[in-house]
Amino acid sequence: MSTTTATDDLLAGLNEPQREAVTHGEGPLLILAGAGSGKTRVLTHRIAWLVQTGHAQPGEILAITFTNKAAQEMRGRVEHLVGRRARAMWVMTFHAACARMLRADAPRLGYTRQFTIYDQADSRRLVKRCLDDLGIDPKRFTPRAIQSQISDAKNKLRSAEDYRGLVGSFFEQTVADVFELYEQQIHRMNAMDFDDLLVRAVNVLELFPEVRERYAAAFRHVLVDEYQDTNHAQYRWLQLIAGEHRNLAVVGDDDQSIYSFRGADIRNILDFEDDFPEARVVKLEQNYRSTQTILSAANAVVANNRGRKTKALWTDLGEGDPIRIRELDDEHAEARFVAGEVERLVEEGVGRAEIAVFYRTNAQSRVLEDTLVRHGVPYQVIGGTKFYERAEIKDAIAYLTFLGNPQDVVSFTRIANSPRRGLGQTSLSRVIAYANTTGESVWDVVARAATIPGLGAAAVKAFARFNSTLERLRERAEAGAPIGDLLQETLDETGYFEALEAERTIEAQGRHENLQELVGVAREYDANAQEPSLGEFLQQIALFSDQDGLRDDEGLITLMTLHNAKGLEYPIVFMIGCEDGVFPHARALDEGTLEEERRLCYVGITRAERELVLTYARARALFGQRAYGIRSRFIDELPSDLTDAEPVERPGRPGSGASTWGGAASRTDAALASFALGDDVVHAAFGDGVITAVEPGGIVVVRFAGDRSERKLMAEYAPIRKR
DNA sequence: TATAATTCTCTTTTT
DNA sequence: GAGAATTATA
Repeated sequence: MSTTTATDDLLAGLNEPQREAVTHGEGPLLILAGAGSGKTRVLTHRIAWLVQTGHAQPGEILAITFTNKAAQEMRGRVEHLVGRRARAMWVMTFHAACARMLRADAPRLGYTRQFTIYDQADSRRLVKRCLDDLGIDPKRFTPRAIQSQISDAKNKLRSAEDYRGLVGSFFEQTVADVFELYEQQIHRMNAMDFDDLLVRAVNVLELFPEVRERYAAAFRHVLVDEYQDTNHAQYRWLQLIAGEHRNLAVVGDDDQSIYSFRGADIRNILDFEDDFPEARVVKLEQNYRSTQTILSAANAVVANNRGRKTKALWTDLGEGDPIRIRELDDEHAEARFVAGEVERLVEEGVGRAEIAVFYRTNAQSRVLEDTLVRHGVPYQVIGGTKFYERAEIKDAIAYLTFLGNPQDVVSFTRIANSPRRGLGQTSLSRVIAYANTTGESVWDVVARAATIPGLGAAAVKAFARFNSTLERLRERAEAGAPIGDLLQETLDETGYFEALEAERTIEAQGRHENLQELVGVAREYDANAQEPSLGEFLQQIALFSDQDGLRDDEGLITLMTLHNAKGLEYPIVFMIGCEDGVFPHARALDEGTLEEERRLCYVGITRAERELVLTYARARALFGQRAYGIRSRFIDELPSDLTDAEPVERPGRPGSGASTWGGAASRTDAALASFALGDDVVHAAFGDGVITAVEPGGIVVVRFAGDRSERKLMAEYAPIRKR
């Protein structure tokens, strides 16, 4: 058997706990895997082991990851171990797996198989429309806030009805109204948002026992990566599939839980042993990635969090270099420092692909990019304005989507006047309102625009042309034209390309290139897909994420947010913007979610293999104008013997200058004692203010001069200091 | 009624 | 310093 690996070989080179996890037979398994402890290796080898030893047929394996990239990598590695049998396995993300289930079973819930997947922006537009329809002032209640409430509810598997039952405030009352209308509309449009993919999949499994039994029987072994990031809906979905046979193996690290804002519930991993009392628990603590210095630093920082499953990473790779900490004047100096260091390293023979720069927010990349361009340092950015979020790409996709789903109002409003055809807000509203009252699809209504009351002659004519173009395209789509061709024709015949060419600007040219790129993506799909279909193509695109675009390019350094860095590793890592208010983020400080920020810091530190450099700026352009910050508390949590920083007293923070393990322990008292009524203070994000009250529990009330707002802050955590 | 210009606002992280 | 929303203009 040349294409497969013998069982003995599967276990060679594994340490004891790794081996234990790989060879665990039937029943639940919890693998607590510290950063860099070889969890992917364990997962892939376990899959191979299950197959080689006859515990499972390849088709009985369901392996879940969070990103497509992780899924691809896992599939590749499994294929390497077991050969082409890997193709029968479901190795994909939660969302992709749910979407695939729903393509088959969504008709049971009143959707067609062609349902559209709305991304966050699409969904927000719909929320906005619902707000308008209900006559709610979008300034009083922002679509964004309402959307996040709805998403939150969905992640907890709460329906609009459930939500209404729990309403407490006027705001929640409003959300309940919008939620109800939103659900009604999105279903009518035959569309699902990201959260719906999970919710509806759970609905199908709960409502139709025969479907549940089918999937439970089909997937006799379920494996889940990054289990600490699962939300309640995902949890429930797993229970429905694996609750009976209990062959559920999860891998996770509670210290790397950084997605609670997206509904991830850290309790899912902390309570796994309560859900499955018979679970075998394996801890992987040996790290194969980083130097001991880097690991000790990571351990020390995260030790400040409470309620963890204790674990301590260790390595036999040796001490390594101290962590470097640099203070710079402002963000420009910071960027120049990074660029200079990269140049120096490259001169020393380090490959650019070995270097990564992490930051807290995407906005921080711009200054850095400017500087790198000026220094001639080639780079790639992961995240930021994503390819699939560019307006022209979304337009093109909306055209294709509308061809397949004539009820999709969001896509329709996107494309109706793009390129310009003289169809403005008023005409569109009229058509949509008409479709709403008659209950027909927008497509059908547009097809007989002449009969719609109140529509001007020019608009009727424009709609007629629009409609005949789309009809032609739909015929070709239904005849099974290759998607690449279909897209190219769409962009030609709708006049999209023409309009771009007429602009004669650099930007338009760039947009044209982006669209050609998309056509290329479609052609590639046509060539590679087993059974190409428009629906599957659109689904793939909808669930595509940033990390998927990551390249192992020899000549580029990589820039990304700390969140995007999870799961990756680089020999040399820079973490920039380590200032209170930036990282940890001001909002996290306000909302008391400091522990998650700290885990984010832990994730960042543990990405580094050899060298770690942390930088912070004394001042930076934040919020329009220049703001003065203070060094991140996370830097102060690093034991000083692991860094090259001279022990500097932190201004206004007695006793925390050179903190060590548990250095924050006495901070509450010290911080509180240092603030009194009437003190003038400076906040890293809000600027100057005065203390108007000191409340029990370490809370101070500060009135800020800048926006005259009054805010309650945790004295212990807020980035404030006395003037 | 559609588009251009201007004012205003808000800034986390993302499948 | 960018994006959206509102207002002014054609």
